[in-house]
Amino acid sequence: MKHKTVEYYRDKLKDEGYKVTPQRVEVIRSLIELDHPTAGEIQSSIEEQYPMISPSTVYGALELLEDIGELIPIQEGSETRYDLSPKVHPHYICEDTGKVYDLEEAELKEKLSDLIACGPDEITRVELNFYGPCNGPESEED
Amino acid sequence: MKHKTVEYYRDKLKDEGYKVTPQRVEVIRSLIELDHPTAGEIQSSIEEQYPMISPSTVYGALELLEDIGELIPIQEGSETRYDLSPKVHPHYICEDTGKVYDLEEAELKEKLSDLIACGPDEITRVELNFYGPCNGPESEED
DNA sequence: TTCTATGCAAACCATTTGCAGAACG
DNA sequence: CGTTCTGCAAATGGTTTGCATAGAA
Repeated sequence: MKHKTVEYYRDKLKDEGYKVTPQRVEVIRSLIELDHPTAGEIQSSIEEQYPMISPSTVYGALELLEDIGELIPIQEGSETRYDLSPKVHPHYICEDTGKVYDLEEAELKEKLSDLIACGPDEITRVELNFYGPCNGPESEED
Repeated sequence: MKHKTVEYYRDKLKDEGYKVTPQRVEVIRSLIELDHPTAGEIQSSIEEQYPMISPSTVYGALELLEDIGELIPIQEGSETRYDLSPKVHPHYICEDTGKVYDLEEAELKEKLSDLIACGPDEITRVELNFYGPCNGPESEED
């Protein structure tokens, strides 16, 4: 899973009219280095070098990246992990550790055929959720 | 989407060695009547008839139903909605209202072909997550 | 200089926990 | 009757908010 460079994100921020601050750059760097980190992990990682970065700044940067279509949030239990990727793809999430694995196409097929064969010893749960406006599916409105 | 009866769940609880309390029955009744409710909605619904039921009791009953394989949690934003169903199935979730729709097979195929055709005007996000132990996929352990 | 971003501190809120008393089997 | 369940009340913890100050362009 190759990531884009920090430079790419700097330019993208600039292009979209947002300021390129050191904090935002650090958040991006953490997202590249940290394998599906939580907001807290990102903050801790940055604090190793920078004296203090506030949660609101971290969350703000994450929301910004989401808005410009470069970040995908993954709800893992009670906290959110973040995936620096513009495109949707399936995940395998460890229920014990919360670790997130990106699934490649071949692995996806494998997982699906496991399920279809009704022999998923490993897979304990599957989520397939589509998001959109209420009028999307067939409007069983309330 | 036909639900099982309250009686079914009473028996199941008994069979599994759990006590059938009025509170648990009320939670089950709410789950049947309330279309993917949150814990809070369940509590409010019960309080209309019963004087007071504590959050811990509601959460306890929900966890119990999950444990015996009769309830599926759906993370919707910051809160959890619950689906009284033993089998995994895809959902369509409204991003504005949080309303959850169960997708039937035909609708699933439709959604998928929309995506493949690269013309998803309605679908803004998709999640496909498999859960299991860390040794499941290809063990990129930490 | 000007407008946006940051840091702080407090608020939020769904969910969890500990424990004494209640009640199912 | 004994073990399990309930209700209370307080704590937890990730995330959000309001506002004064700092800093990017």
